[in-house]
Amino acid sequence: MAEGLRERKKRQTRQYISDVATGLFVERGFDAVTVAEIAEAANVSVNTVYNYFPTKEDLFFDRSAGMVDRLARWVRGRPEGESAAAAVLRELREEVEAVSPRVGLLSGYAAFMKVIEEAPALRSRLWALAQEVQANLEEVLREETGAPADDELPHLMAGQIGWIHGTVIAVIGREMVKGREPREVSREVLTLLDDIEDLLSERVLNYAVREAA
Amino acid sequence: MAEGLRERKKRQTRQYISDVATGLFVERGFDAVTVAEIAEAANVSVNTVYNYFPTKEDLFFDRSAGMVDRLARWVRGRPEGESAAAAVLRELREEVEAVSPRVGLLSGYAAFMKVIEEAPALRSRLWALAQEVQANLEEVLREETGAPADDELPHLMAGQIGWIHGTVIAVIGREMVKGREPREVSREVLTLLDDIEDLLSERVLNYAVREAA
DNA sequence: TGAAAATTTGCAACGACTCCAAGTTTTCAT
DNA sequence: ATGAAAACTTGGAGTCGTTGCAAATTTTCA
Repeated sequence: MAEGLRERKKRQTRQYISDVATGLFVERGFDAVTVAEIAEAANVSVNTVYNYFPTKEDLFFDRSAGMVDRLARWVRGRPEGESAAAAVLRELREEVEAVSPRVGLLSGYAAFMKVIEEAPALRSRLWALAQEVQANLEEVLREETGAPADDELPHLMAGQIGWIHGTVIAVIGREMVKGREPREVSREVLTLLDDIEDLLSERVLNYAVREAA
Repeated sequence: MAEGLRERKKRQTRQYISDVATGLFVERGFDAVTVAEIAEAANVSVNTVYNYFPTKEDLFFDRSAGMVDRLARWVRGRPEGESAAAAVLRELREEVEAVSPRVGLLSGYAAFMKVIEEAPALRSRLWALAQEVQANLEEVLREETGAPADDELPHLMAGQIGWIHGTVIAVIGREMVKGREPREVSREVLTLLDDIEDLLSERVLNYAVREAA
C-alpha cells in the first residue's frame, strides 16, 4: 500500500495542528498564544503537540522546511558556464520578477512576517535556518571545487552568497510588513539586486563556474 | 560624593553574581547550570539575580556590553582618506596581530567560547548582538554619507562590513575551541584577512572614504 | 534619629518543556 | 475476523526560566 491509515491520520493531524497554531499566531502574536491553547483549539493534548513539534517555534516554521537547501539546490542546478553567485542572483531575480510567494511576495504574508518581526524567538530561529542554508551551500561548494578541508574559501564564498540571499529576503520582509504591494516591492527589489551585484567583486561573481560536462 | 555606599554595593553585587555565574557556566555548561544555583552560589535570592540581569543569557554576556558599538567606533575614528571597510580591516589586523583578547585570542577564552558553541540560546544572543553592532554601523554610515533614508546602500555596506567582522570573530572562535594556540591562530587569521580583502570589490573597499577636515 | 527611598527576599503563579505510566487505536499475522 | 504487538495519545507530576507582588531589610538624608 502507498500509505496506511495511520500515516494518513498522522499527516493530517500534524498539518491541522500546524495550521491552527499559525492561525492563532497570526491573529494574536507568537508570545500571546500558549501551547495549551493551540492544543485545545486543535482538539489534541499538549503532549500530542510536542509529539509532532519539538518546540513552539517549530509550529510556526513547519512550512519553511523545504527551504534549508534552497541555495544548495540553486547552485547544484545551475547551467554550464554559470558561477555559484550568478546562479543565486539569477534564481532570485526570477522569483522576484515572478512576484513569487516563495520569496515572501504575497499580500497575505505581511501578517505572517509581522509575527516573526515581533517575536525574538522566531527571529533567532530564522537566523538558525539561514545558517543551515549557508552550511548546505558551503558543502556543495566544497564538493564542486574539490577544495581541501582546511581551505576557508568555500566558507567565505558561502558567506557572501548567503548574505545576498538573506539581505534580499530581509528587505522583502521589511517592505511587506510596511504594507506595500507585492508588485511594487518586486520592482524595487529588482533594483536592489542590481545594487547588490554591483558591489560584489569579480572574484565572488566568478567563483565556482560550472565546467562543461 | 563620587559614589555612595549603595552604588558601590550594587556594582559589587552585580559583578560578583556575573562572575559566579560565568564560572559555573564555564565549568558545567550553560544549560546544566540553573539560575537558582547561581543565586545560591552568589549568596543572593533568585529575584536579586533578576533584579540585575533580565535573562539568564545576560549573565553570560555581561562583559561583552561594550562591544555593540565596536564597528561604529572604528569607523568613526578612522583617519582622513580611509574608507569604512579599510578602517575595519585595519583595526581587525591590529587586534589580531597583537593577539588581543578583545577578538578572542586568549587561551582562557577557549572554554568561554565552547560554552557559547554548545548552547543554542547563547549563539542566538550573540547573533542579536552582531545585529546591533551592524545597526549602529549603518547609522554611522548614514550620518557620514548623508544618504537619504530610502537609500539602501548604507544597509548593504553595513552588511558587508558586518560580515567581515563576524566571519573573523567566528573563525577565531572556531579555531580556539579546537584548542589551537592564540599565536598560531593569529597568524592564520591574518592570511584569512588577506583572503577576505581580496574578495571584496573596490566599490566596498572605497565606500565612505573620510574626507579632509 | 527617624521617616523616606531603594533593595532584597519569599511566595505564588505562568508557560515551555520533559518524563512516565496508563489508555486507545491501528496493524497484521493467523 | 481476532487478538496480541506496535504505534499513538493522554493525564499528571515535575523542572526551569521568568514575572508580579507585598513584606522585610538596608541605605540615605534631612
